Amino acid sequence: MNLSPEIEPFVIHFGEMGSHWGFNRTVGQMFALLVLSEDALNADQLAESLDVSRGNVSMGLKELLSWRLIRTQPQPGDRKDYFRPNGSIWELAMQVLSERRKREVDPTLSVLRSQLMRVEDGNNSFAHDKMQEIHDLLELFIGWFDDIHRMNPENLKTLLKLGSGVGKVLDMKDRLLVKK
Amino acid sequence: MNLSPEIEPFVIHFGEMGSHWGFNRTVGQMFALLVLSEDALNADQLAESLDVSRGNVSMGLKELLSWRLIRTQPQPGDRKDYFRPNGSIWELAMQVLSERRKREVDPTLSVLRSQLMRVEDGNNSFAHDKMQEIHDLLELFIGWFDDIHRMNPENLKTLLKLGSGVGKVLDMKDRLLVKK
DNA sequence: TTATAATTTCAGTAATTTCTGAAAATTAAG
DNA sequence: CTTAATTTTCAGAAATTACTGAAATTATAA
Repeated sequence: MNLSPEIEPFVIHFGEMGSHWGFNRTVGQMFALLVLSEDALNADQLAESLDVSRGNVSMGLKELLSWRLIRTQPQPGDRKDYFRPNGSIWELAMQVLSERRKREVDPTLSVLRSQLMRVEDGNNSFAHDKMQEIHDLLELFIGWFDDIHRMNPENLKTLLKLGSGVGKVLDMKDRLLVKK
Repeated sequence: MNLSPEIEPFVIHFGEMGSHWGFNRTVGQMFALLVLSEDALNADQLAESLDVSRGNVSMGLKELLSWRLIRTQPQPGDRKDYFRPNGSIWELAMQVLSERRKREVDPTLSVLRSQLMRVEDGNNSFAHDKMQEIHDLLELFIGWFDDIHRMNPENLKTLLKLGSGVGKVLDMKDRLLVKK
């Protein structure tokens, strides 16, 4: 690997973490490198910097594009494709979260739905009830996430900072409303 | 695999999803099966039901215990260890989230911190700024999560249901306070 | 067109992860 | 203690996933 000591540890770490976030080591490293690079990079530069094959980079780029985490940026006077992160750190984080939701939570919900449909199964079995509980929790979560996702970043950040403080605000609201 | 058709699809699915949640197929299936089982199960029952080796089950149990997702429950008149989920669906979900935070977010933060410390690196480089941004976002997230985590489930559920509605409540609060 | 540059594909190989099953260790009863 | 039941460990095998590099494809310029 051929990276400055300033960024190498993070790029390597992100490669290792990659699997947790749903992609492999190379894809994780590519993404980290692109995020930390001021200028857009082409496939050869990525392969050279990370010391992996050209083919591997090509597959990784496809993957990152399918996650909408990067986009191409044409460079005047160069026919190569150049790639950059597709938005701010905040937007990228949001994008990872919604992509994971789509790839992990949605399929689980769909399995649960079809199981809960099956009338034959004793509808009040313990297992049925548990699946219903998981189903309801996932739906609650998805509804919340969709909702949150539409908020503008500034309000959302404020909300994050508040943390459980919202609880207090909600209490206050109730008290104020009761008094009319 | 030797399971009732009522639960088999979910157990299989949860095994496949397992890797996304940080464990392997067998561990995922074991967990799903334990959650859907009214009675506690011993290692032999798990191996038999899921059609995997005894050794594999032993390793899986260790893993689930380390995640604090299951616990043993002594059965009178049987020296075997019996296992059950360690809490309600809600508690288990919370447990997965905080364990993942500990295993995934914390190490990333620690790498970022040590990189941001290094004074030699041009402190205002593009990469430095980006790492700072990621660092700050992760800290914000962790603070929020810790905070949220301490709330009681009922309030938390209310909050989830509200979704972006909190935004409106916050606005209202401001308006009410300004008016005094 | 034709030549050249750039990218993608994919069969084969390498690396990693998971799983088995028998042996070792542990626990508890007699 | 001794014995039997239970659990854990771990070397090797199996399964899965990732990677390479050369050939095929696509895109661009001359």
